[in-house]
Amino acid sequence: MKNLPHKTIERLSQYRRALLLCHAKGMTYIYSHEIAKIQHITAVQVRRDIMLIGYTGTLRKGYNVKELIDLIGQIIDSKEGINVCVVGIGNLGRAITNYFSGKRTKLSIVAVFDVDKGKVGKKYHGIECFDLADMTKIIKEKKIEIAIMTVPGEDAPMISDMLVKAGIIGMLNYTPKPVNVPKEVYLEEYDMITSLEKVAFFVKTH
Amino acid sequence: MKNLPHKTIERLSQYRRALLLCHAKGMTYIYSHEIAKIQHITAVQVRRDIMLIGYTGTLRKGYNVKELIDLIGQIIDSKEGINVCVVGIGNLGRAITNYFSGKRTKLSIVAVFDVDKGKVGKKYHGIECFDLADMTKIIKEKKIEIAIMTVPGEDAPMISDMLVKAGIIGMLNYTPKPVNVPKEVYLEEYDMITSLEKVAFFVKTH
DNA sequence: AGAAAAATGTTAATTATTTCACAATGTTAA
DNA sequence: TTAACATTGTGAAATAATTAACATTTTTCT
Repeated sequence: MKNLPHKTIERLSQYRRALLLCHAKGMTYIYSHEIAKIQHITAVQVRRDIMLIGYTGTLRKGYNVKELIDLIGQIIDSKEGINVCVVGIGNLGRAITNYFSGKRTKLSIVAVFDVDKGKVGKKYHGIECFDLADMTKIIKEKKIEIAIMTVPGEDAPMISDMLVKAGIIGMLNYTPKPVNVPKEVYLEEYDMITSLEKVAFFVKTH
Repeated sequence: MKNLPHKTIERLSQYRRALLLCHAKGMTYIYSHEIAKIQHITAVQVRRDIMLIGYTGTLRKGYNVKELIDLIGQIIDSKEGINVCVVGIGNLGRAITNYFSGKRTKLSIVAVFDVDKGKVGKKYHGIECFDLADMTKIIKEKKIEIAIMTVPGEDAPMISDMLVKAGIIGMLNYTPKPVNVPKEVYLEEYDMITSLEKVAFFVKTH
């Protein structure tokens, strides 16, 4: 159970998202091939992932939706809950803040930061915006462990350094500029241009 | 040259992004280990990717930045250029539109769509917003081949179907709801919650 | 000139991920 | 009751991606 493949973790998160919708619709059982269909993958892969987390379905009935949701939660959610901040409350920052609000109990956005004094003090989806200058203090006070960076690319390296010094242990970088963090900090970077270029490449090759 | 690995395509896009910055700074040559450092990968991987596209560096001098940028462009950009639209001009749609404007010559966002009549007719970063009801017509008129969906999750399946019927051949789905498209359409899905959950999981396991 | 150093290019090995193939077994229908 | 069917669970095979190892070459230094 301890050494789950990277890809399995990603998929578990996605399975849960899909399962929550199924649960909301009143489904109590689901087959591996139904999950597979939703996620555009194979049923074998779903079964294998579920096998890896030690859950067992019912033959000919599939998996109990509620039980599977709970088990995935036990695996991928941390017990205590994690506090998250968003740095840069432009369009992307607001999109993310909006998107998360009230979605997960174990991951909470507890602060947003910006340099713009016009934004400081305002609330975004119920979350207060603080001055970037106070970031270190607030991160410590609120015990924030993960930061989502949505600032302009040119500011990313400097802000990344500030975040690391403030004690962040995980970072999600949505700026177009890769940043360097010490190896103790888990970093995930995503660039929309790369995704679009990938789509543009692969539409032409089939 | 034709069967480049998926991952290599992604990295080439990222190398180009980094190389463009280096070029802007006046660098003419770059070593594989310098690119590797920026992208948080190994120098071997960089050299292998570059080998796969058939480029050859200069021993002890590294790669010519300008030449490499151009070659990557020849590989991953389509010759004629591709028109792209953004569907849903909320925070995320605006972030993407902003982000792209004037960045690439071969990929252009030529239209944005929304249901909100208050947005229709307005311009977002120079791109006109059209009524969702006219989407099919505009996609054909403007020869749009790729769509970026940034609508609320519940609208995603219906809009995805409309896009497919309108003749889209590539789709980037940023909604939290997976959609189904025929196999001729290349689909890429990305969910920020999955990324954040992944970070949350891996910060706890090292 | 010769040796040492620092790069690239590439084959081979390794590791990670996915898929195949099929045994096991509960369910349905005749 | 029995046969046909549909589904899970999983070892083994196949495929994909990364890394190691090293030959080669240019540059620099003595």
